[in-house]
Amino acid sequence: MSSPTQPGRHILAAPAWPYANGPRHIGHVSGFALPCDMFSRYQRMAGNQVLMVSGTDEHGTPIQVQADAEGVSARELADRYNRIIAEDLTSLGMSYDLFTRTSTRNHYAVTQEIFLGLYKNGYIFPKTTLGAISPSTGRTLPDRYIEGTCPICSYESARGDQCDNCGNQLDPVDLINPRSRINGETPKFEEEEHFFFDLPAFAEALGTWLKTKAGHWRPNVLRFSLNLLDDLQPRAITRDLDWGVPIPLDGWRDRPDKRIYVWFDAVIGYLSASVEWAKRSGDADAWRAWWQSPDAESYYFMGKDNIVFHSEIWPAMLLGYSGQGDKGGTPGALGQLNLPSEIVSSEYLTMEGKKFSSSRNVVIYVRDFLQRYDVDALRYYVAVAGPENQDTDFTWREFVRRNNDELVATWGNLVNRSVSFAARNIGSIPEAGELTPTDLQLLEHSRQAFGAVGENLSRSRFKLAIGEAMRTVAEANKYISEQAPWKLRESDPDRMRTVLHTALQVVDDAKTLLTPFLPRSSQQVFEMLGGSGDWSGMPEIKQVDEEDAPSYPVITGRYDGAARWESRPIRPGTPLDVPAPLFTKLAPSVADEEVARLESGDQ
RNA sequence: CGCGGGGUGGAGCAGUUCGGUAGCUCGCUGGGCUCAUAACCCAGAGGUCGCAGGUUCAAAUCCUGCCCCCGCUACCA
Repeated sequence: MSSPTQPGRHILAAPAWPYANGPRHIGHVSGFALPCDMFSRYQRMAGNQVLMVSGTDEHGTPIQVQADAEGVSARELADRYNRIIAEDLTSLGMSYDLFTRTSTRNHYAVTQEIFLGLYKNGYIFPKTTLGAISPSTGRTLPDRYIEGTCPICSYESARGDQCDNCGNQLDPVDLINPRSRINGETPKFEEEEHFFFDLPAFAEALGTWLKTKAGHWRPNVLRFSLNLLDDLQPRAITRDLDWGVPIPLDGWRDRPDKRIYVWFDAVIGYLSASVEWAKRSGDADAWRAWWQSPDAESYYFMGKDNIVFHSEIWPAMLLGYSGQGDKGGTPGALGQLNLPSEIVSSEYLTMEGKKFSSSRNVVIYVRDFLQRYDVDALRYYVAVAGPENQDTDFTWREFVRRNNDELVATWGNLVNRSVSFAARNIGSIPEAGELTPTDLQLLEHSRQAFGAVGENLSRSRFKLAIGEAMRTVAEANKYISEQAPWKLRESDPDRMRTVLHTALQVVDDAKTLLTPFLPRSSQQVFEMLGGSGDWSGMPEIKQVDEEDAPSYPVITGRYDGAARWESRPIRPGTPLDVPAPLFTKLAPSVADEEVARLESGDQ
């Protein structure tokens, strides 16, 4: 598909939007953020045109409730956590082209445009429903904030949407003695007019589309999604709330008490952020190459609880806006929009055997983690032991072990032993003499690894990918031990130079293979072997403005560094210094200290 | 209740589509090496593949039933 005039495929990398109600912990980022960054860094190195956009999801009742509890406005709360989350993600090295937020004017405009397009095509309709209202605030009280006695089994703490005891689906109106979980007051049930999204009108189109994905998507995502098609219901897309995107219809636009439901506007973020990125890049139409070109691709990364929004609801919205549901229609002003190419969902990370929970201190926040440990140590752990196909447990003991026995001992040590030996005995990258079959075989395996690791990365099979890369590293360690260049110093200096040249070539290859996973240390190895400038770029936070609106921070960056997905010949004669270690070995006591910290609640 | 995912040597995982001597990374034990952050290399021990039935010459893999964990559903990805 790529040609000299067409530099690579257009790939949209879309990691889920973190909800702006607190700092990120490592469970969050192991699901949506880091896998997407590894995928994106690889795709850029492979010569593709990657657009990676996301932002904080800031609307909805939970933000409002938390703001009320803290005595601040919803916007103040969102501002605070938007900045904190942006800092968390930047320090992880997340290579966003743009990380923005849902409270921008641009996002409001794009959300309203999608709403209108769906409305005009007949996929949004008004309906009167009986809704629960909090008497003290006048706002919608979502089902999950209501509890009462179950009318079926008499369980006293049944939730508005379901009884945890007997498992039956409930309607909050049916609860006996309903009360608000927020402040205990009795909700009022009132007739309210709301807009609904006609999800059933897309059952057929979604089914046709999903069936084309068989064999490509992870089976858990596909099976789950196909199954949902049997029971699609119209879904409310407005709420009684003042914090959110206004409804763009006459008679509704100026109402202070009606807003678009947060789930509807949040998924539109992928599109609005692409539009914002294009505006900031100077070409307002630049986003279209990723959303409208028939051969553009899009990959969405999220935790398993979010599958339904990405495999069902967002595709239905895109179909409806493009005029492709049961009711037909015409594309809206933005034009026809592409459906996702792939939904990559990860399972959950648990912490020392328990579910992450900030209130119970079962948590380690990204910023605290990175204050004490290397970002690449975390990225390595997530790649090699993350919840890719099943729930996995993060334990401090395992983290220390993976860091010491794998990252430090295998990769860090290969770099250290080869570069320092060459630096001490030669002072520069040596020329190779005649290569033996052993040398040639090692170099050939290293070159072949680019195919295997790249193939696995492009399919989001991170464990296999990093395992394959580390195999190359282990092979190089074995090669050095067998060739024993330290024995050749006196007896055969020419052979020693050839061995070191070969080893350093594989070190250079391995640093390229590991770049998507470990960009920080790969940059360091790049410089160790004589490189200068950016290898694989890092993100930064910039303050930006919108017309007539407050400025806000975004993550952006230049990721057009020297890194390419290929083996490149090292340059003999390049001066070498004895390097500082790439990674830090952790004392075994670290695991005990961290567990003690968890138990004491002192982060 | 339902739908989906998972349960494989001490730890973490792959293998299950299309049945055929149970594999990887690490730990452990023993040996070797010494360039390297006591790192590196070699060898070995260790598993009736959640449980119970069934099909088959043969089952981790297919069928039936059951148990446990997780998500959909909580401050939560």
